[in-house]
Amino acid sequence: MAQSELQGHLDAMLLAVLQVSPLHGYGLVEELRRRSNGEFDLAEGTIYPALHRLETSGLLSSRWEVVDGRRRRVYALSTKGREAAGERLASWRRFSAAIDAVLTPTPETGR
Amino acid sequence: MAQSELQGHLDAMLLAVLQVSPLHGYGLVEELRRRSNGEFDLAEGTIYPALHRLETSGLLSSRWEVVDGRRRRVYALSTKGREAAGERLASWRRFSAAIDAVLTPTPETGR
DNA sequence: GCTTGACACATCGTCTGACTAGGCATAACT
DNA sequence: AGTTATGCCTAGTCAGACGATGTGTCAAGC
Repeated sequence: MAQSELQGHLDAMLLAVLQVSPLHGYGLVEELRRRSNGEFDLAEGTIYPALHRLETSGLLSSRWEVVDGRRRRVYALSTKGREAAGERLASWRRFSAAIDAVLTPTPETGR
Repeated sequence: MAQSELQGHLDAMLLAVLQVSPLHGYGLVEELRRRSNGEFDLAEGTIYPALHRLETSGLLSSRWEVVDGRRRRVYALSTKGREAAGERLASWRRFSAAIDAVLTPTPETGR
């Protein structure tokens, strides 16, 4: 599957989900699938690099947990990440409004 | 400037603008800027390859025009392009609704 | 005891596509 | 003559999503 166009907005979504509570990678995949009603079913090769990226840039911090002999890396927003989450949301709103404006011809202004 | 995240939706926008009437590359850049209230100010290295791509895949057709000694390549939607425009719009609606759903935590539905 | 499938993480390589940075040419204004 | 606006083009770079693949644990079924 995969529609290959999360494009740049994956970070915003990860930050948004983690705003509620810390979560591990696999859990994030499931939560994104749930919230998007199945639209986003991320491959693992998508999610883990994204999380590493966000941690490297200081927006997330992680710690290992062990549950039933299985290890998990649980990610949480840093202070910087909390700010970034807000910015990314605003950025998405602006972006999507602009696309909507282009796709929906404005009737006014002559013609 | 460029915010580097048109990401996959440029085709949809080009097709949408051309749905109104045929236009040339430079005109498309201006029209996108106008409709998006300045949000999208595309570089030429973005627009022309995109147009070539769309023409190669049969969604657009083009012809040369000469206005005041300046040549323009005017693009128009093909039949296939008209269908594609509808599909891309639907696809955008689905995509943006899904992102919105993820970014805006749904209170209901368990948990 | 072995296999299968869900859970859980990781990395490498590929491909797409936006963008940078150049180049070319004409017309109008200064 | 230089600059600005119009107009097109291509080669190269880079980010990022994705497929494939590998590791390991645990529970259930054969």
